[in-house]
Amino acid sequence: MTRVDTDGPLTIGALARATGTKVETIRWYEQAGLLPAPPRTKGNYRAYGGEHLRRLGFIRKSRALGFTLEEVRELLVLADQRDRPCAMVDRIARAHLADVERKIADLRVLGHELRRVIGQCRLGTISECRIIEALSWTGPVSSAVVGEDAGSGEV
Amino acid sequence: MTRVDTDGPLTIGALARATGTKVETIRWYEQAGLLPAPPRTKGNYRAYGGEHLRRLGFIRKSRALGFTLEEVRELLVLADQRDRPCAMVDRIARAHLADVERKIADLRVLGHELRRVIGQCRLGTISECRIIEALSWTGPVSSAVVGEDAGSGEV
DNA sequence: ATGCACCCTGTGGCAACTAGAGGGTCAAGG
DNA sequence: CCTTGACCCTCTAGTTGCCACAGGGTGCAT
Repeated sequence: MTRVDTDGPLTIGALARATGTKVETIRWYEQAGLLPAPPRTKGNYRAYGGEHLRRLGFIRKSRALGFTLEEVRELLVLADQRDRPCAMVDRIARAHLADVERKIADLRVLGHELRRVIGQCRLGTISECRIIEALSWTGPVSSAVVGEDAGSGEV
Repeated sequence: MTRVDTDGPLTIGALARATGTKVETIRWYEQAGLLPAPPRTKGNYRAYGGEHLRRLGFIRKSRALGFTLEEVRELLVLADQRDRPCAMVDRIARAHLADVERKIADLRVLGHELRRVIGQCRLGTISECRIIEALSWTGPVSSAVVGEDAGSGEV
């Protein structure tokens, strides 16, 4: 499908430029087991091929879509099993979408709360400041605001 | 205005329960300079008073509204200068709101992209999977998707 | 031969905590 | 008096996803 191998081996810097990744990040992906360790030149430089370019591209695009590295790892494993059903891929993507939507909802609540608080500021002195007042102590923080770890009151 | 000091000193655990914070988190706030180090009992236990309770409450509420610790630090300093204008407080809150709104926008773009990608999945085998395909290499990752570090192409 | 850009490994740092090891303290019960 | 168990102490390391050195080695051009 894709012919990139014609370029010959890439140094880590060239790969970095080609994918818009920092060199350290590439090395870190290798260390984290996401990008396979490439062969080395006689001078011990990493020599990447088209396969690495594609794989790193996959990783970067997935990350840009907000998948965690753990999810990317799963997706990479799946992407290699080309003759198996892709229901699992669909599941991961949908779970991630749900996550994104939950975050949006949380941030919206936050935004409303902030706007409410800001709207009350009369720009007087701090002792009359409604923002400071709104932030002040009113009992255990209601988890309704954060949305994380909601529901359980156990300590 | 508020009378909480009547309860006498609190142990760190009691303070934790009262504010819905983990004990380790409280110690960490102290270490980070957000919560002043309280006096100790003869057995070297931290003994908190109403002032600490209020201050920790302020911190938790600010955090719940998504302020970073750095912002909380600024807000705390400001909250203590009760006779100065609160324009600065307003500025911090507005900046934070702008941040929240930017994050929402980014996540929305992400969500659209994900829905698009997911919508193409025919649940066949992975070799035909449109999700995997969509994630595959198409050149340097467009920063339009992420919204962070947009604009500059310098390396 | 010498400069410079690039590469190597290894370590430490960022936010904002969380979890654990390995101990000390305190109040109650037997 | 002694033990039990819940609590507290400090210190360290881990989490996620990288970024930024330090202190070297390599490759190529001049």
